[in-house]
Amino acid sequence: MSAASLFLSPPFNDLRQNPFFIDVLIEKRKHVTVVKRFAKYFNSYLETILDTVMRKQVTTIRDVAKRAGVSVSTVSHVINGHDGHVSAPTRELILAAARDLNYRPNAIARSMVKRKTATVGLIITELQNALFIPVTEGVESVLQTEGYHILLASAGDLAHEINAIETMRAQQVDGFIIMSLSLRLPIDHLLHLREAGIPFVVINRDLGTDEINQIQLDEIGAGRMATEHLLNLGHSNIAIITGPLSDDPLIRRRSTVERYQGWREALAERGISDSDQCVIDGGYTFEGGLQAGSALAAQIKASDRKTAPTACFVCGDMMAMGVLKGLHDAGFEVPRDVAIITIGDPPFAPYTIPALTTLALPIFQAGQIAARVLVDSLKADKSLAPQQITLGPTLRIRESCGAQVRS
Amino acid sequence: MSAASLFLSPPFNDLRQNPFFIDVLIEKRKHVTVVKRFAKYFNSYLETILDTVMRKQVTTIRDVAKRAGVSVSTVSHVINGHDGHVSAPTRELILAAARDLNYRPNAIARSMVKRKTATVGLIITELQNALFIPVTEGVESVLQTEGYHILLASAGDLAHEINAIETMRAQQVDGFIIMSLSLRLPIDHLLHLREAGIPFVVINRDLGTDEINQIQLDEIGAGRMATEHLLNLGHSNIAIITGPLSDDPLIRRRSTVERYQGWREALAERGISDSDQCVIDGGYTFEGGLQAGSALAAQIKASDRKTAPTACFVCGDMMAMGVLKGLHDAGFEVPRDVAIITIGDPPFAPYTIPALTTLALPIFQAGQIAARVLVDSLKADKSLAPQQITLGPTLRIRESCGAQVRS
DNA sequence: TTGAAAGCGCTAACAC
DNA sequence: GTGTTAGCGCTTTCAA
Repeated sequence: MSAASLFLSPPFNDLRQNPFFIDVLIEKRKHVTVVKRFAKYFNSYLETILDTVMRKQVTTIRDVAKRAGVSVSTVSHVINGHDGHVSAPTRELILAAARDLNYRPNAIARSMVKRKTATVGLIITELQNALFIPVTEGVESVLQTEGYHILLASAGDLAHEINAIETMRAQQVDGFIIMSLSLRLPIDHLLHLREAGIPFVVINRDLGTDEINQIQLDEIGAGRMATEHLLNLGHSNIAIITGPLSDDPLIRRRSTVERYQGWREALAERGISDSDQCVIDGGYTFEGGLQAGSALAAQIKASDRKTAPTACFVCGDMMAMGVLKGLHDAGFEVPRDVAIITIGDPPFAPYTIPALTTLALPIFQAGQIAARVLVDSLKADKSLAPQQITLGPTLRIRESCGAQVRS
Repeated sequence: MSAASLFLSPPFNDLRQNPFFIDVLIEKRKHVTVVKRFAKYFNSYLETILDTVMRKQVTTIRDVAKRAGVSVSTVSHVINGHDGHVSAPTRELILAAARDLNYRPNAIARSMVKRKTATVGLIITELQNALFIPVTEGVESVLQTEGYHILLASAGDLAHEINAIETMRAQQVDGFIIMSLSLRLPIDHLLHLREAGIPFVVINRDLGTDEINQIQLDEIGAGRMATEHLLNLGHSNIAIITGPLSDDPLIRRRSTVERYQGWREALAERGISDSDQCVIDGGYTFEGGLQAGSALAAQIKASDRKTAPTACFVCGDMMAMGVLKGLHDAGFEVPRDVAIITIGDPPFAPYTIPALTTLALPIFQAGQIAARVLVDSLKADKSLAPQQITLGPTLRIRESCGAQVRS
């Protein structure tokens, strides 16, 4: 019998490549031949030989069973804490064996059987997005305590998102948390997920349906509150610096549109026409904010006393920081010359000059809640009714709005 | 026993109409025990059985094989692109069948056989750490193109880190990228990993060994360069605002110690005694920086003209922003009264007032390189020699250091 | 209380 | 070129 005639099943594929293999085989050939003929009597011997050859480094449940002198099913029971199935002494025996062998149950083998992986896919549009960190922290904090793992992917556009979802489905994730483009985009792929019975929750996207778990931030409300704060301070000419206002749904963000809308609503409520106000596109970036700040300064200079903006609602915190600098560089002083308020409450907000008054959005909580909702439907065996949760902002008054304006 | 002889309770009446039902039953019947079990425990197991029948919505390789009229191995070959094994018509047939059935190969079943999961564990100390986003982006960008998935965990301390590694090993990750505490801490668990032959790379931690893949940032060099920039501008009284200087290795960060050291070295090289300089602990936070800024202002006021610091090296960018504000609030003007330089180059650096001059650390690249190194050892079948890579800083001159000082 | 064995979905060696 | 089948490590059912 030659090595070539030996049937080698997949795990032993590369045995042939191992020079050691031939040696051992020749040496052990007698046994192998015997095994061929009387396989049923010599199974365990064969296994030992192959074990030796392969220097099997990972210990399996079988190794533990063997060492403890029990069956694998018994080991499985104690590993999984199925108490009452196993006597105390046996359990101890098994635990000791497992410890001795440094046994580490193979989670993916378990997943295979249970058809559950205890991992959830977390899909993010842009890693740089300010929302990302707090949301991820929130998600992580609850998933970790619930024993779920996080498979992370960033997906910059719809195609990537679809692809990430596909890949993760292949990886058999139990569910998804999708925090992505705040845009109105096709959601067929999400609907497919739903059809397939895979739970998921979407954070901060305009879906146009209530058939899907969604955690929303109250952007309109935030826009209103920001504007109202300014109005209450006595301002009546309130400029706005928005994000990209393009009609292209791929560029325009939901938060831009809705914060803008909140501003108009608040103005309208006080009978102020928004068309008289100064509207500047700040592109949602630091740099765009800087430009917008200069533009605002120019605008103020060009206006007469009556119509010049005395306050400005900046739709995003990064922009706001740029605005502060643009205004400063143009020789304006905030809040003396213009009051500034913005939405979002990044860690740096208290440390700008002047410190930014903001509407903080509870994004850490959004992450936690998303994870909570997901875990709930993961643990329920029925599919739950879709949750629609909207989180409101909190006003954090600092320096950039100054005090009451004397009218 | 035929399907037709089964008693089906009302809700399941119409199951008979479902041809799929019959198929499954016949298939299961293959095993005598199943049939017996079925007969004996019919009522109690009905639900389970029906579950199996009805929930069979996921198509497996077997379904595809059946539909294409070929064997599973043939399907496997075409799925895995083992061309040359299969004739073109057969391939088309199979591809069509897969498409029709919306077949999605089960990656974890594949992992099971191949003993490779194509996922790597990414372990982060603190999600809020400024390094986290760029590093993760870097890591993500290369892992994604290499076809690896990311399992994410944050681990705030050593115990959590060990735990995360254990859990991920159970999940059979192929390797690790560990970006954590910049501290000198026990590394037994990392050594164990190494023994187990699991590739991993550590970013920005002081390991005290070169047996491990490490991506380092040249913190000492950054500290020197920052200080030298100030010296070159004509300053000779250069204060430093450090991170926590505690002796406790759990609190003291590597970057603090080394940036501090760089400052001393640069000073020493010009024959300037560092003990004459002003050293303030800024705690590595925005808030600490704010306090430190006030303290620095007080210090300057209290000093005479000769010894008063005219410049300050702030060890971290978040602190630097706080310092700017602290100084501003105390009526100081940067850079006229004090020049400020810092390390790290966060997105907000150009937008502080004044814009921060910084030494940018290539952390995005660090992430990419880490992933690159990991992927290399993942793809090599031999264990590679450990890589020790150190990345240097780049000076980004903005406003906070002003111009040459007239001596 | 314990053990035997089927099988989760897939790969790949070998047979034909 | 295509089919058969063992086995990856585990859980779970049923029998003993």
